[in-house]
Amino acid sequence: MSLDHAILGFVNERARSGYDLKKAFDTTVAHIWPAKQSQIYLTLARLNRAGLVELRVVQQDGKPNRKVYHITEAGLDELRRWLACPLPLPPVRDAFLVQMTWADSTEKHEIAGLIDAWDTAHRERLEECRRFLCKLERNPPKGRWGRILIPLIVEQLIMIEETSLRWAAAAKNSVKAMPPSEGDAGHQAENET
Amino acid sequence: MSLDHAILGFVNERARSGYDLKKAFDTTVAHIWPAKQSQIYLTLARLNRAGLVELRVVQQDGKPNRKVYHITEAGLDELRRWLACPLPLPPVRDAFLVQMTWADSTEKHEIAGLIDAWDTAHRERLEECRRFLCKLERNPPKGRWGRILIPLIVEQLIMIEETSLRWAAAAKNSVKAMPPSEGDAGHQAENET
DNA sequence: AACGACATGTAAACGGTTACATGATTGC
DNA sequence: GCAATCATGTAACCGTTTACATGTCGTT
Repeated sequence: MSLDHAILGFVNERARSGYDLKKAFDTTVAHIWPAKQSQIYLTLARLNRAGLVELRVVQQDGKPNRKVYHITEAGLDELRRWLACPLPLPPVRDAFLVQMTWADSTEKHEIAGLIDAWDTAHRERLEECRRFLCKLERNPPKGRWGRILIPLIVEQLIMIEETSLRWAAAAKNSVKAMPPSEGDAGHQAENET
Repeated sequence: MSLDHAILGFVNERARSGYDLKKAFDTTVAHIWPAKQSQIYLTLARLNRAGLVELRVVQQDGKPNRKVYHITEAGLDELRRWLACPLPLPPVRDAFLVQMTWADSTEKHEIAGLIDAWDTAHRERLEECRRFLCKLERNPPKGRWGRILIPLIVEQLIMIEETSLRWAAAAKNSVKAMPPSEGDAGHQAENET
């Protein structure tokens, strides 16, 4: 239940509403733990029932009232406890690799197409990460550890995206070196006269 | 719904029972798409209702009867259709990186501990992948594409694990270079006199 | 008049995990 | 006697996604 702890971390930084949290997620940890608005509200309600956060309603005029959540003693304890224990690695579950596994049921040009699409998707993700790293450099996170670890996290994402792109290049070559499938006539031609 | 298509791929290779499929998953695609026994049976029943697979019951004596599933025309069409269309990248969702994000709520030795544990977990995963690659070399997958793409898939996993280990080494150094947290006395000593 | 920002939620569905249930045969 | 292999399933739960619902204010 990491969403719980991601939220506890945010409300520990400072008291926030569900709306604030959604924005905080989208602008910071969306790369490593995306969260939908609905799930944030649901989780906030559950954390409140569990006594890990408390809320006070802030009246506003012209705007809807805000429910501002702050962390409790119990919540901080729970956050610290969680922060101290190593978690199992998340399982790899990548449909693209499943598609590669069953490539014998398709044709060469379609395999090449899948790899191309995968490559451009990762290229876009890499650019996103690089943009985010620049943003971090322009206004660095506060906190002794945050200032060094948060950029490090993004660098990990970048390293992995770069690895994915290197792999895609190798895979493209391997596919290009293979003779075309039977049903493939007219598709493999694009690059040769 | 990639489990559906992973299963369609397997029953397209050859007719299999739920029990066979579980073994096939565990010995081949478990690295890229793990599946529990219960979910395989559930999915098989659904694929059957949808007309993508059919079954015949194979009587056995001394052993429980087998329900052997084979792919239908519609199933093969669906598999081929799926194999032709690029899928969105799976979202990254790594609790360890969330822990790094909130490192300011812990102490130095605990951060170091988390990174160490993460490092050894990835080291084990890397070894697993390498063992699997050796197994593939000793008896290579059949199929024009399988023979080259399945080892390539495992090489991707290996490359990414190696990248993770390089990152862990860098992260350990960054953490070591930082002064200890207040509550940290007596923990940071292990390596210096 | 339409759209985006502000702000809160609910309901249904989906994919996956955990745990339970049964029962014969084979090998240590 | 106990565990593993063979073989099938169900039920409850959990985290996530998608879609729906409401309403004001300020800007274009």
